[in-house]
Amino acid sequence: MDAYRLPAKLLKALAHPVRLRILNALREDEECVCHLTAVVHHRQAYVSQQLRFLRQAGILQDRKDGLRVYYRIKEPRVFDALEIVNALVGVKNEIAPHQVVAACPCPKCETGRE
Amino acid sequence: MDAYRLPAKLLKALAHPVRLRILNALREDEECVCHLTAVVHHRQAYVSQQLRFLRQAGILQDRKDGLRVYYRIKEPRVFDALEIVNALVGVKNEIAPHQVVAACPCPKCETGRE
DNA sequence: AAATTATATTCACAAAAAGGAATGTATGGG
DNA sequence: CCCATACATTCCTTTTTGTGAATATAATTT
Repeated sequence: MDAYRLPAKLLKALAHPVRLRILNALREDEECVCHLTAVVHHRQAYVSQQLRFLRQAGILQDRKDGLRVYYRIKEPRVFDALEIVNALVGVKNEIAPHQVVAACPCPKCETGRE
Repeated sequence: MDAYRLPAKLLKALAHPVRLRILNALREDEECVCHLTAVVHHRQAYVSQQLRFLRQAGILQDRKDGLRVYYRIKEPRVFDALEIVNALVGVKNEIAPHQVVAACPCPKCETGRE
């Protein structure tokens, strides 16, 4: 009977400023935790918590490569939903093309600095 | 800087099973609180609370007519977002065409019973 | 004006989420 | 094997949300 429980759960996973920020950083490509930590300006442990939340909600997927863990969008359709929501509240999320972050030692940021 | 606060707030308003249920009951037309109360199987006071939540989030709009208050969707685009979310979690919300409810004394249900 | 009906609000408490701090784990390098 | 690095988890506290119960308000009828 309760066909509203699952969508509500997914929506709750999205209903958080930091998690939205993380998702936006993952729009175009996967990123390592290290990079996301630098981008959202929060402690690594905190970012890990939010990543787990998004992963458990089925929105993200992770991939291990050596020391680093790369997160990527598992369900790109969330962005379609988010765009509607953004339009509704009159917000425009610009898609930044992999912001190179000084505080991030990951390969992607390294090559960006060279 | 925080372009994520507003969308997060709207998403939070949607991230609740009962509120989703209410919204679905309002897909095609406005309904009185009395009717919504009967449809979602909750006490009237509780439904009023959720209605206020949705109204304050800018999703619903109300109209007073005598003793009754009719609620209607103010932002139909939420359904576009919700449909994507539903598809994502594999749920299909059937649109019931104004379910006539025995417990509801509103004009719309009255004429339905005649 | 009193009673009735439809809806809203307020209070109180339980439950859950948010967020901080400390610590654990795993991989890779010396 | 020890250490450093990248990430995850656990514990704890604060804040927010959920929900029930009681009560208030406002229009309508008698």
